[in-house]
Amino acid sequence: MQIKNKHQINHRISTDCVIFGFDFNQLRVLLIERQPVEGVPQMMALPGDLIFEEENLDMAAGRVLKELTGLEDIFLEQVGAFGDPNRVNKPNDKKWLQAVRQDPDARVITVAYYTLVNMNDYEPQPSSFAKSASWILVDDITELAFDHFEIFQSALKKLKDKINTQPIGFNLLPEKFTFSQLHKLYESILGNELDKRNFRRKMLKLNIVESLDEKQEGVPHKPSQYFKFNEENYLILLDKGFNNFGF
Amino acid sequence: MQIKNKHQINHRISTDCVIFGFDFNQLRVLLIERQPVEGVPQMMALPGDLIFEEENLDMAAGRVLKELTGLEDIFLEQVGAFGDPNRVNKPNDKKWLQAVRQDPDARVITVAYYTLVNMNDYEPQPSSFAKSASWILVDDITELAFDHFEIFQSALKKLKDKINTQPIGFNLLPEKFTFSQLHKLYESILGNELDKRNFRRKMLKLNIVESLDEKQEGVPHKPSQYFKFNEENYLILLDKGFNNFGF
DNA sequence: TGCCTTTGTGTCAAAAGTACACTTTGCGAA
DNA sequence: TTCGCAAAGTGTACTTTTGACACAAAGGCA
Repeated sequence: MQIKNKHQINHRISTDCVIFGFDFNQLRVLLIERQPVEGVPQMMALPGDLIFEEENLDMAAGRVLKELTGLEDIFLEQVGAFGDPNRVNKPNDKKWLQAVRQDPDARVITVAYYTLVNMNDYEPQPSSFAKSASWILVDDITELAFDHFEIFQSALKKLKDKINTQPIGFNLLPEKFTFSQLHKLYESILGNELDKRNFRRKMLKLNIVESLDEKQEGVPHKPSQYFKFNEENYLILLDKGFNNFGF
Repeated sequence: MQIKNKHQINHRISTDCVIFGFDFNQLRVLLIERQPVEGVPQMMALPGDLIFEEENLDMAAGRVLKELTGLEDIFLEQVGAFGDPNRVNKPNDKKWLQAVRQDPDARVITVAYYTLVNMNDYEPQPSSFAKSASWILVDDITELAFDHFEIFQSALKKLKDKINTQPIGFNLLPEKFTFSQLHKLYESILGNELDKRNFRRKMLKLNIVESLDEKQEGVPHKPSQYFKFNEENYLILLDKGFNNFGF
């Protein structure tokens, strides 16, 4: 193929995933360490990979998620496309690409996705694109490789917006959970405190959680009732969302 | 450059724009007719173009918008990336690409944007990528080239969501406008009726419109007061948005 | 038995939402 | 000149939602 004019430029497409998890106390993101390269300080990055020829974008993101976590068929939502020509401008990122990629100067556009998973369902696996993976507290993420910090921030903002229009938690919590855990989850996504009684009242009105006949055991305080999501109502609400500017 | 493995596939990146306008009565989208090709029935499409090497994604979308409408420096928001390998599967789309593109089988990923413009500010220009352009009623759009219909639907959904969290109208209406026009605008975006008195009350409480000392003239009914946006408050609200699930 | 920790619950006042109908203004036609 | 038409503009009563706030109950442990 011949490059005839400036329209005819080709690009690589990659996908990066912001995988959120919840440890019952704080929100975390699954980050990887890139393959080590001599002379390049280690830096954390979002898991991601170039997409294959026969894949669509969603499939590529699903593959990255599966390879890293083993999880399949779960909620994955697009954050957007990121693709500055100067996306790779940190010297260490350049060095890393030169060591690892065959065509280190090729322009790359990445399509980012985010997802919410239950941290306890599996152990992160090292994979073809990651030396190791670990759950990092959202509040501790200050710098990432390439433009991944910007992507992470967009994903977090999307998650915060989502909480106002859709139920959240189904994928982040185990099957049975306590109201405090749900409460904590909302607080850690939003980053501020929520009144306990008001939270409970609002949540119950949504009709998506229901009480089980089971209590916590062995805790040195009043044991909490367990709850589960009512999947049917949850899905209905996911679908129609809840408006409230209110027209 | 050599293609060594399936990761190394290159793609074309294009951008497509969903340009919304408002004719004081209904919502419209600026669509183009593709360059005519012998044997391919005309079909409308979103304006768009392949991106240039030195451009980032936002710049490319801005360029398409400017070339078509002359408008610059206005709100453009990303809808997302679309890129099925089978994106181009209608026979007429294939024929068209074969006639027009040098490499008609190259896989194309498109990054879509939407924007809101005041229809009266300019005349759409034919341009390098469009034989002609015209404003089509949102309700009349039933079929578009490639996957543009899907893109259009995503953009419209984004616009509807936006209306619940941010003020809308600044770019869609002229500098002075009547309350009914604003009201109609909201109704045509949302696709349903809104109570006149309640709409006015809510809108006024936002504090983003203010009454001018000027009335409509020459209308065969009670003349309407003109209003304008209070740009300062509008921008503040744009920035912080309004939540209302209410945590 | 007393202490510590977390759960779980109710009320009241303020704000917001919803539903609803009649008067006003200006033009134009009879 | 007056009558009719069409759209503008305005208020109220009722219901629902929000937001602020404090204390008793349960269970482990020392």
